[in-house]
Amino acid sequence: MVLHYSPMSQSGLLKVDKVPASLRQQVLLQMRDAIISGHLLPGTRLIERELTDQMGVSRTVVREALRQLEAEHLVEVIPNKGPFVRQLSINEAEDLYRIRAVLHGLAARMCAENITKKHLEILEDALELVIESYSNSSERTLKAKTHFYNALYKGTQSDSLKAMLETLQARIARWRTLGLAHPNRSQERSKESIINLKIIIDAVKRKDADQAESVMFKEDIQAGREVTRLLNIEQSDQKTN
Amino acid sequence: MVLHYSPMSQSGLLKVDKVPASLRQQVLLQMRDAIISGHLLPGTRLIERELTDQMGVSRTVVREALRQLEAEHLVEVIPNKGPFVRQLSINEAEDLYRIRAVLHGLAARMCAENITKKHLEILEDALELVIESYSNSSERTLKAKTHFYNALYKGTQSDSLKAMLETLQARIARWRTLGLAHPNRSQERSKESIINLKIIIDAVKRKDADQAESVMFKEDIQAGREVTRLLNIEQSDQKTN
DNA sequence: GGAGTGCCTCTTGCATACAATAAAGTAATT
DNA sequence: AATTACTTTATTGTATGCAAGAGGCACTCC
Repeated sequence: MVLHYSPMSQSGLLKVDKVPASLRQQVLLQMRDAIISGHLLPGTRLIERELTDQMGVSRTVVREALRQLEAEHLVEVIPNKGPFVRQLSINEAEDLYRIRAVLHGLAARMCAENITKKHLEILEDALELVIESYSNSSERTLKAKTHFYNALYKGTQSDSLKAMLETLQARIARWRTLGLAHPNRSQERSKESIINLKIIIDAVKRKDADQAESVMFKEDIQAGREVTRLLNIEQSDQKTN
Repeated sequence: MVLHYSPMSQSGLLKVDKVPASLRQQVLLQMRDAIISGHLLPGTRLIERELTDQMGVSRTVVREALRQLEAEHLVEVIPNKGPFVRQLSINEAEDLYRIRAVLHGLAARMCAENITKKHLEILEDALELVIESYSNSSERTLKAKTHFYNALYKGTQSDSLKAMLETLQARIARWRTLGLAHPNRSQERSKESIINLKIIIDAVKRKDADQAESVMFKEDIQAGREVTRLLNIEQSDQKTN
């Protein structure tokens, strides 16, 4: 199970299997994924013993992963009580969408400034996938959009911004699925969204940083509005039940 | 050392001392502080054994704190080698200052929208302290400005934004001290900075969100420029040595 | 019957012990 | 003298063990 980087691999030949990440890393990824994907629902209590049994690792490893997820705001640890999958209020969702809007605006701007030919192509391909996905399941749309955003982040050439946006997206992942899968989702939004993304890419291509930023910002604000609209419907539905 | 909340304390009598934070929390705070304040310089290797000895706690506690600091991007952990205080490139500094600019812009806007009378007063007092501090040491200025920013964050009424900005500030703390303490620091910047902050508060008071945001943004961009200017001087100085 | 009290169990908080890796030094061979 | 293989040591990665806190349950006492 132990792998080494071959010292002769400068040529790219003789590449070795990726070294398996440390247990901690694997556990971290797995748990983060379980939260993002909704396999672990918000509010769920995370009992260390159960996690260790399930994953076959020691408590140490699990606990360290939990600390990291806590710092990412994906889990909340109540002293002497333990960790829970973090549950967010509507207010928090609104705030996070606003934050995402300004950061995405900056990302679009930096893309326009810095993007390379190669990354632009990837971004354009990603847009195609998004457009296709809209006629498919909302799950596919979510994936395609995520892929598009990631391409955008890469294009900024800023690891800091990329990392920040990734953790931010993780935090609002549950709402993003809601926004795309909700039965009351507005059809208008979908069309609008695609148009916006097209404009953004066009602006990036023309190196029009101002437009890229402002349209990306607007797109996100509208996405946020849509989600809060749906959340409010949810809530009033629950009251009438 | 074990404390209980008295069941008879409805009256507020018999209040009990605040329970001391968990060891982990204490260690986390202490280490974060050591990094932010520069007591632990960037690039320093953090050997777990040394940390445990120094703080008189077990490795478990130290390691969990390190994981959290890793998630905050304050330390970098090299697999099988261990943690180091993260060292940032000039490019990264520029990116982080741009990110801070848009987030501070949003913060100023949200302050204008949401601030309460009480918080506004705190903010105004904080500005006074900043103005006074400029005739004092750069250390005091840093503290006063940090205090001002914290008041701003409180005023937004958004815990998410507040938390994000606080960790961001921690990341650039080293450069902030540089920006304020550098012998080549421009005098103009100091004056400009104060003027900007005054305008921002005024805008917040008038609930002029647009102006609050744009001036705050501009202020931060200029602060960023100043720091990168100084960093470049540093670098060319080192080359000529 | 109900409020309170003590006990019991489950879980976390913290510490220690053991295994694996990396790096540096050392000796042996050419 | 240089290179290689081996040994040693310092440090991280992982597992386990022990103590302390929280919550539930039954029992007691009124």
